[in-house]
Amino acid sequence: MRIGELAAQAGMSRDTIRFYEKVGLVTGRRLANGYRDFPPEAVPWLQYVRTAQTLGFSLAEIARHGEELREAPDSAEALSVLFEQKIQVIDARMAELATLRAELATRVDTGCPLRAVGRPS
Amino acid sequence: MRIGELAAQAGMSRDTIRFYEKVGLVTGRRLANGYRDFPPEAVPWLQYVRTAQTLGFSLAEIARHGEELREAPDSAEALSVLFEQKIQVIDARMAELATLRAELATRVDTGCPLRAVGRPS
DNA sequence: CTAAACAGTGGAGTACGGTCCAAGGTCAAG
DNA sequence: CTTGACCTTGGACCGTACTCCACTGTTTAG
Repeated sequence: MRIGELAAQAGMSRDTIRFYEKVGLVTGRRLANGYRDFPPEAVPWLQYVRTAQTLGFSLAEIARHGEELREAPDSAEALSVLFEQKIQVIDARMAELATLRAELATRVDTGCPLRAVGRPS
Repeated sequence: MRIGELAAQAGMSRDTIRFYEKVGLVTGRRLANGYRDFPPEAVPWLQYVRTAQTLGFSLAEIARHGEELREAPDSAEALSVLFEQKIQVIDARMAELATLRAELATRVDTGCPLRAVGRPS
């Protein structure tokens, strides 16, 4: 799969993919003519990258996680530990969101403006 | 309250607060000697800014939300609408997280490595 | 054979969110 | 009246994550 098709499938620009390759987020072979050649698995991987990114992980972190996964002993337990760690991060984030949500919901109910407690006017 | 104390209470640097003032995230009076003078409400406001930020809102968005709140007609309904909009944003974000969490949880259970479906080696 | 559509490279530029620094003003304590 | 802690400004600089550009090479369709 060449870069254009990967870009289309993963929903990002060619430039972004070249940039990701440069920082080690994706790796691909080269064809005889110098064109990049990506395996089909690159599509879900890049989609995962996008998701992780919107969840607040930096590209460096995501790349490191990818490294860990590739370097982990190929046991189900080792992988499970990694996934469980990520789930904990997600749970923490969700808890934060729930807190903020509750705060806002209270204000909806009471009509209490944020300004009364918050930003200086 | 001068900038140093605000910085200490809000857990950020003076430079950051000056930067936030420059982009309109906080506003303060000036004392006769030119020093900034912030009201005590600036503390929870800046804490809110930090929270919103970790939840993926840009400073521009946060500033705009602050504007909306200050400029909204001072009716409970108008404020409630704003809060409800924010809650919807939060709910969407939480849904994203829930999706990713489920994905990861599946992999923990099955021991299916991300690599098998993901990053090219 | 030519034109369009694709690919490559290097390097500059952008937006965001700070962070640091130099040079200087203000103020309270000793 | 000096020392030190605090404040001011402007501007340079940084890391992250792209984005665009110019110029060149390759492939494919007519």
